[in-house]
Amino acid sequence: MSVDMMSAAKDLAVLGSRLERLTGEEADCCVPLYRDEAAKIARSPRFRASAARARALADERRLLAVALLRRRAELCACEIQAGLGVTHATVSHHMRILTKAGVVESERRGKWMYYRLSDREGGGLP
Amino acid sequence: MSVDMMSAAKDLAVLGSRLERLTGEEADCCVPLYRDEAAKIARSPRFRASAARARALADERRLLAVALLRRRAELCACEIQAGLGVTHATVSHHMRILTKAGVVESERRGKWMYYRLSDREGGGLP
DNA sequence: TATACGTGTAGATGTCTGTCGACATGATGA
DNA sequence: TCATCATGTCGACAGACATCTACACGTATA
Repeated sequence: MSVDMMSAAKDLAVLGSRLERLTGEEADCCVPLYRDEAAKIARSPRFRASAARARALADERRLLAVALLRRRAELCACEIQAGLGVTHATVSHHMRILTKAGVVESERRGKWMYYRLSDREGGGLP
Repeated sequence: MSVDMMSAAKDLAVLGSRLERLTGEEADCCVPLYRDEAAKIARSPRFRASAARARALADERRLLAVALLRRRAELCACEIQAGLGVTHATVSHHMRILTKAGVVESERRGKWMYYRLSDREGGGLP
């Protein structure tokens, strides 16, 4: 067992006794209770989808693109580029992330690529 | 005028003519239309608050902490530490971000620091 | 009051990601 | 078919951020 693992095991034991004092329970270790519950949540598909969506909306420019789409229903890539003030490469990068997260949908018409909010993007943000 | 600025001005002009062809309008440049609209949105307090909240929820561990708080109503720092499986320093760091974004509230009782969801955190995530 | 304890803070570090320039791709039109 | 155009993709780089260790600060308890 490495030094790191010994240190981690010790930390875990300390945390366990702390939680025992807090809850007043005599359980061998309360840590697994919280850890397992958290792990179960983290594995759920719904949580994973929420995490992906939250990560996609974390960037201010992507959030701005979504806000613009809420007002216009449909925008082509160059219009979004004009709004965000970045290169088309960056626009493509951001819209790809939003698309993969299920926030927006895209459709190609001729040379132009149009983006709109996904159906289930009803509420939430300005 | 630097090379970069000349390049940027040229890009802007290209984008403007592109948008003219798209919209069929004869405006000197359509770019300011989208840019100004986007800038107006980006300045609004509501957008800024949404951006801060989105950024706070972007990290998977913070989202997990929020999910745990939705089930327990109130958790102390060490319980969150057990759930997330990180050091207490990292927990403190994350909870500070969530607090500043208005997602959670904190209250100190003796040695223990308790966290709960902010009042207006009714819906949204699992 | 001295010690143990729970938590916040500061600095260092490794990883992630937003951004750009350059090139590739698919569509339109002469 | 070749040129032009709108957009996607790739590689590189700088800045942001998550995480840790070490230390500081308040609180409770002997």
